[in-house]
Parts: sequence; C-alpha cells; structure tokens
Amino acid sequence: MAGTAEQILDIAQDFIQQRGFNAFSYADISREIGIKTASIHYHFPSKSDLGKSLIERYKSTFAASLADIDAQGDSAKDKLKAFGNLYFEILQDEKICLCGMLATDIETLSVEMKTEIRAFLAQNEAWLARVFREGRNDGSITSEGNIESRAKMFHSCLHGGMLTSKAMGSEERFVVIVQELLRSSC
Amino acid sequence: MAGTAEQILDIAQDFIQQRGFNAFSYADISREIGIKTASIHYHFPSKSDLGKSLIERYKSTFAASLADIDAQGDSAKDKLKAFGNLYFEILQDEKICLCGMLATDIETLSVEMKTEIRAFLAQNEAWLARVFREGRNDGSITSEGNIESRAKMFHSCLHGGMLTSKAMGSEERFVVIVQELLRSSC
DNA sequence: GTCTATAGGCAGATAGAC
DNA sequence: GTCTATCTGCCTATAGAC
Repeated sequence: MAGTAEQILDIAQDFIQQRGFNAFSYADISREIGIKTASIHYHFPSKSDLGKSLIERYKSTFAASLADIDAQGDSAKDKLKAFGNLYFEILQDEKICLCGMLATDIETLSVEMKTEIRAFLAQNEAWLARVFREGRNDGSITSEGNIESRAKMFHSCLHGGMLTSKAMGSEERFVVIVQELLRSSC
Repeated sequence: MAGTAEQILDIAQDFIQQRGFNAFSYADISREIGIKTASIHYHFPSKSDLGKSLIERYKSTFAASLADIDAQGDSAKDKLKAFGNLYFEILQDEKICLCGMLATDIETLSVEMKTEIRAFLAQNEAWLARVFREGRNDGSITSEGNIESRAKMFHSCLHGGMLTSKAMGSEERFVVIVQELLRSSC
C-alpha cells in the first residue's frame, strides 16, 4: 500500500511523461487520486519540489534497472539491446523518458531540477561508455572510435527515437531505429 | 519591413524553440513587439491557428534550405554534413528544432498542428533517404543496411542530440555527436 | 488594425479549521 | 494529513469603440 506522497509522484510522472512539465497541474493530480490540491501542497510545497523529488526517484529506479542488466551477465552488445528495451517499454505506454521530456522544458525549470536532469543524463552516459568499453574487451563490439562520443551518440539516438516515434505515433518506428543503431554501433 | 503577422510568427517561434508551446503566451508576444494581446488575436484567432501557421512557414523555409544544399552539388556525405549543420546553427541560438520541441508537446496540440508536425518530420526523412541513396551511387557513402531505417536513425540522432545537448548546456557535445554519427553512417 | 475593457477559467500557493 | 475557503495572478478569447 503506497503512501500518498508516492501516489502523487506516480500520477505526476505519468502526466509529465505524456504531456510535459508545463502542461499538468496540481488539479490534474487532485482529480486522479481524489485528494484536494491543498493536500498535495502539504507533501510537495511547490511544483519544483515535486519535480525534484520525481527526478531523484526516477534516477534511482533507472540506476537499479541498469544494475539488473549488469547482473544478467550478458555480452556488452546484449546490454545495449537491453538498454534500448528499457526505453521501448516506456514508449509502449505512450510515454517518453521523464528526463527526455523535461529536457525540452529545461529553460523553464528551477536550477534544482536542471541539476537533477543533467545528473540523470550523465549517469546513463557513464554506464553506456562503460558497456562500450566492455564490448571491446569481450569482442561483442567491434566498431571503432572514441568511447565517450559513441555513448553520447547512442544515448541521443534513443532519446530522439522516442521523441520522433511518439510524434509520428509509431512504436514500430522506434524498433527500426534501435535495430539500425545497434547495427552501426556494434 | 515585415508585416505584423510575420513579426508575431518570428517572436512566437523564438519562444517555442526555447521554452515549448505550453510555456509561452500572447502576453509574452505582446510585451516583445509592443502590441496588445487583442491585436494578436486579430491576426491569429486562436493559439492553435498561430501554431499551425508557424509550422507551415517553418516547413517551407526548411524545404528551401534543403533545396539550397542540393543546389551546391556536393557529395551525398557533404549533404548530410550540411543537414547536421542546419541543426547546429539552431542550437547555437540556444534553441532546438521547432518541430522537435513541438513533438514533446504533441499530446496537448490540436489535430491540425499534429498533422503539420508529422508532415515536417516526413519531409526531412524523405530528403535524407534520397541523399543516402545518392551516396550509394556517388560512392561517398559505403555503409550498408536499409535506406529508410538509416534515414530515420540519422534524423532521430540529430533531434536527440539537440535535445540532450541543450539540456546539458553544451554545443560542443552536439558537434561530437554529429561527428560520430557521420562516421558510423557513411 | 489596434485599442480598452472585460469575461470566465485555471494556475500555483497559503491560512486556518478539523 | 486532509479539508474549505480564498488570494493573486495569468491565461485564452471576445465585444465593441476608434
């Protein structure tokens, strides 16, 4: 049984991943979980507080997913596939990555939220760079070039893929993009 | 001397490319060009009308830029570079592609705007696919795989690159991503 | 075309009772 | 912790004078 604060975060996250930070309100959450907006302010005094808590939680959850992938003991190439699959699952819910969505809103957000978003992106790219490095050792990745650049490109392509595929209304499109990305990155 | 309607579109475009569709208002435009909000409604009765006109204009301008690239008579690989450079110039103004920004807001937009956004993305991808095809003929692109998939991936990577680079506050990051993309796509 | 004035609604946020 | 009530301000949009 989730506490109220968690429930609020859950609903807020859905809204943001579907519509963006500036297109949802406390009233939306209120309607969804049957609690007045004033009560939401008790848990999260300002919208920025809510946003910051949300990204922190998302970052932790995502880090746990990456740890799960590592624990599978697959090849580096399979890890990249699994990473892409994390995003595919998000897209299947008609959402995009929380931080990808917030990235477009970045200029309108508090410094606290900005900092958290950047930390999330950096966390992902550090993981990807490590996996690319592993791939050169285990032989599952034969492509050349700078590891950090490759990680940034891989990461960007997935975010752009989610974004454009959601806009075009096609999950299949994302699948095609990821296949092509894996082919040219491994 | 630009007419008022054009001026309104110019300002609105700046705001959207920097902050998103749901984070700017007629009042913002009003302040910027010294005209009352009621007068803006005379030119564009609803915000959706403004948005639709804006994307139509953007699509035409972008198509003209693509025609310019074609007219240079460069190799296909150089055309891809020039395409990436169009987006780099946008990022240098601390913006991202208008339709990339609107893509995240897609669920909150009118059907008219949605249709225009999809048409823009499709236009770009048709051009990219054609250039990849040219590259196989002129020998400047040796990579294999499905042409349409490659165009979608290339396109997605640029959009994601703009998005994440703006969020990270680094133009240099975008340059690195494009270099890596060109390396692995040609 | 641009203005003043205003409608009607929703936003984020707070005070204080229970 | 949740409520009612309310504040202040901004939003999109319209009516009607000039």
